Amino acid sequence: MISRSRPICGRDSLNTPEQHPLQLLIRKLETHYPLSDHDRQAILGLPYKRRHLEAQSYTVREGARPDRCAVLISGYAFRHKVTGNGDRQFVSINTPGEALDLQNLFLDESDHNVQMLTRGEVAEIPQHALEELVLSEPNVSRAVMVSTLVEAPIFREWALNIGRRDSRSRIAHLLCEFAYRLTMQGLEPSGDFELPITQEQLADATGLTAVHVNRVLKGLQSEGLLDRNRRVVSFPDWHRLREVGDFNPRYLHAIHTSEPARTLS
Amino acid sequence: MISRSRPICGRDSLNTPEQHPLQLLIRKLETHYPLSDHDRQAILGLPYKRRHLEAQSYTVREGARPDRCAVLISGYAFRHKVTGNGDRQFVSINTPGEALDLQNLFLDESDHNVQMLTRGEVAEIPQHALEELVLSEPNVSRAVMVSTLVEAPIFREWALNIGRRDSRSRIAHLLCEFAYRLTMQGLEPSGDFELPITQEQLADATGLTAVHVNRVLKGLQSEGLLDRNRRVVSFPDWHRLREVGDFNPRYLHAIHTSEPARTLS
DNA sequence: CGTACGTTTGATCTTTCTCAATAATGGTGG
DNA sequence: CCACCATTATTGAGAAAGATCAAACGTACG
Repeated sequence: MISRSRPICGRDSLNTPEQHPLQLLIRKLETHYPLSDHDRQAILGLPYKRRHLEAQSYTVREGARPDRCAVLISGYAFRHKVTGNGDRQFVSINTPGEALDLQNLFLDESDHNVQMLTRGEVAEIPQHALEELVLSEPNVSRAVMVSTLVEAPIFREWALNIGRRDSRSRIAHLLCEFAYRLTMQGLEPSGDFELPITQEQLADATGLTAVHVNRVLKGLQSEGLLDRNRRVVSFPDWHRLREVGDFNPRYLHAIHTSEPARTLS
Repeated sequence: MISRSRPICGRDSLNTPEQHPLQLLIRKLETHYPLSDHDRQAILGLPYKRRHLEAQSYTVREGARPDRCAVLISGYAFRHKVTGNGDRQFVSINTPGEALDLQNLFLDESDHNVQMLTRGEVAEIPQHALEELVLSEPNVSRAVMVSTLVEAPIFREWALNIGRRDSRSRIAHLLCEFAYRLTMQGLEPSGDFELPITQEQLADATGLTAVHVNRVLKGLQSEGLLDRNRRVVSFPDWHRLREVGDFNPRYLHAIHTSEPARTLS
């Protein structure tokens, strides 16, 4: 019933057991806001509990009031909402290093669900520890605030994507975002990606049906914009895919470093 | 070319010239987070410049780096993004009292546009003044963060609305949100609303076309869910409209006060 | 090896879009 | 106050994108 095969996501070399799990969080924060050594140490000092999660398991449920904040260490998660008649819409996908419920540091009840896309691990940090850190370290506070805020532009871009692009652009855009974000965080530097997502989930992310997604995917492939081999994809013509997807990464608010996405662009 | 007729939005009784403009901001902040008298005074002490804006004028442009933060005093604004081929998608509508570019306190470049829906007024606060206030008043800081963060759920709900509801529900949902938010802030307590939006704009907000919006509106009207008289609408059967729109206000994160939306629900 | 899940394909149907024309409105200038 | 103009609303007919239904095919895991 539940997939138990090889580890998914995060090249082993980048995600070895001996690395401190919160290192990934630091890397993520730093894609949006610079941190000092001191800040990094403070973050590494946070208490946390490591936890394995199966695919489909929830980390946050609509209506819940979490008392801890999970940081994704390996695997992928997705945020979604469900309509009254059961249709589901993804509103973003989370990659390793991202905090899954930071907004609940400030808001009361969760207004959406977060669920594991694949199986993986999280580091659970007690909210009070996080709050204390944020109070005592203004720079970390700022970084946390920025990394929380920086998801809103993704929701906005998704609204645009779903509302105003046709199915081909829509899917291309999603692929671009996914690839770009992984590269931005230094994950998956090889140029091909294990797409951790079924076509049905891809449909839920784009507001389409699984059947249609399948046809569009085939179309992109026959156009030479996409190579698929099982769940591993690569983009033979990144430039054109980006055009088709009408993809402009500005909304991701990545800090401009000396090391731009190497394998892309 | 540009509308110059009577003032739009905000019953005069609620928005008299003699009222301090930032009072509206305070009211908005308090719908999400409690403020003390001290906090309120601190906010009222902010420097600001009052400014009239015509309909369609921009207050924030994608790519810009604003050095001031505009608070809407009267009239409505909308956030939107545009695709490469010119299609437009609204991602939220702002009502009086709301700050239009708080996120730029934390992020570099704006990733979307904010434009006036109607003509109206804003109070422009220099960013540095806002930053100082936020540094010296932790409770105000918290309130500002909450009110910034509280827009993200709206984007998520819109993504769901656009991606997974049919045109009828979609429009009903938008109407519900608009009515609910106004009521929540104590604006428009009379039960009917001046909808400050053309059908074309309604289309851009819902990911539909103007023609289709027109037909759906007629449908809702013939079902007895909507009364239209010019731009003034009322909802003869709020309960049913809410059902049709699959509207659950949880995502608006309104504080629970002793005064729930009086004229609604 | 079989079962459950995911993918692929075909045929048909529906919603929504497009194009185009007409009718109202509200604001403007005279 | 009235006539004119630009914008917005309304309507119809036809087209298209994407949904739905149903079936067959793969493949991974147990």
